Amino acid sequence: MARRNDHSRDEIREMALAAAEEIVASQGMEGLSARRVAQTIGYTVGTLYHVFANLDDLILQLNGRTLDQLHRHMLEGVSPKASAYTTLQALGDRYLQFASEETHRWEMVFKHRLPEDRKAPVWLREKVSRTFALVETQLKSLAPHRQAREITLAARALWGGVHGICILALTGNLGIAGVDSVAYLTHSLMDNYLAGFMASQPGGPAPGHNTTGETGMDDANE
Amino acid sequence: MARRNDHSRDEIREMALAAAEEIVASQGMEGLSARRVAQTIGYTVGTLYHVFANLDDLILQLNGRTLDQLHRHMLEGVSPKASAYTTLQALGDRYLQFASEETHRWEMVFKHRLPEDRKAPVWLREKVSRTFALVETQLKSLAPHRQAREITLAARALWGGVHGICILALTGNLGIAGVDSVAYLTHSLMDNYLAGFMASQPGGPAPGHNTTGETGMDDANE
DNA sequence: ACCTGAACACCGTTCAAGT
DNA sequence: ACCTGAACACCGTTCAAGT
Repeated sequence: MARRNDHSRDEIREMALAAAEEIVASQGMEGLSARRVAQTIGYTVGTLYHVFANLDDLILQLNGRTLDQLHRHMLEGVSPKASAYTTLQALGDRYLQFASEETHRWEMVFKHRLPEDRKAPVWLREKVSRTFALVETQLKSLAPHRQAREITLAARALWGGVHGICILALTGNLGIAGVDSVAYLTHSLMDNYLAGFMASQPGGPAPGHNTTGETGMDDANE
Repeated sequence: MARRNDHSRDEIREMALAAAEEIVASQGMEGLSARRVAQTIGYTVGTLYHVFANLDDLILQLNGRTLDQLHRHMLEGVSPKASAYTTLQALGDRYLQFASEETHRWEMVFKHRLPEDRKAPVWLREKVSRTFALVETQLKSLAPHRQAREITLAARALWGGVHGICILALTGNLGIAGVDSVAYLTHSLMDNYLAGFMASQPGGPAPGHNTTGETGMDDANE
């Protein structure tokens, strides 16, 4: 047939990504195949391989888009006037909200594996760490006396934790159902972690004692 | 050929599971296929379908084995004389150790999806919750004044958190390498979470109202 | 230059037919 | 009764050949 110049290379690329996005969103990553994408956009499989190196390449692009949307979604949840503590909770809530609304696409970001330990490209890993940077910023203003290294590690521990609750819950491995229950768990994790983080001595691995029993997080802004 | 009665049904089943285990351990779940398992044990694909309902069935059995081994591995790390706090740390370390040594098999437990929201069988979900029960027991002895419901939720939040750090780290999404770094993060999470959990008032800021008056929670302790 | 269509080496799953 | 082998409907990927 050779439907020449019906669409430019970039247009085909865009159509393919949009089609793949739709397929994953509605049927999960198991429903995604090169042939199905090609069929959806009205081209042959061969054409897809002129635009993408292979299916993994297409998936990486897709995951990049998803991470962009996740990042935007999280940013939309923070207001500049809010305290660091409130902002952290909001970030957690928005993360959970995105994960529960866009479960299939969010899942693919963390489930997709490159063959034989080929690692993800830098531009994609940067989109992931951008999310952690959001948390780091808030932790820094919450605990200005802490060293940069401690902040970085705390952000990873805290956000890894939130991620773990989300993924176990959304895949049915926590024995709970409903976003509210998951939100209760992420709040519990964040509240208690932050309480411990604020009370403990900088640099010391030992958990400190909080004799008041009141965490008093709310007035710890900027 | 019809190599009748070379092996019993149970023997074939065992051989198939062992072969599949080996394949997943060395090449990850992407390397697993019915045809490859059949070839490894010297039978035809058809035979596999006389012993397992389908490939998902085989994978579920495999995941059951992995969860058994994980549970055993965690139990081996606790000594009855140790404090609840020490025991919790040990459980976390053993969990991480198993995940980092048996990454492919551990990953498959949480990555495998049944088609179209068919949910995992009860016997498998029980193997998962058994792990949480281990954590619950220690949390209970650490905070005897807490209600059973709080303990249950805390165990899920804490263990979900540990799981999240492990999975992000082992899939290269935390930007760190080496088991030691991951251990530092899980320790940080557990230390700070437990510190916050111990210091805060029981029955804290729980969202969600119960208008029915029916708590449905088993406060019948023992 | 752009796109096709057929080919290759794989899949999961089924089932009539052989021993 | 037990197992095979071929079949069906799919895969990802490549590439000579058409327009």
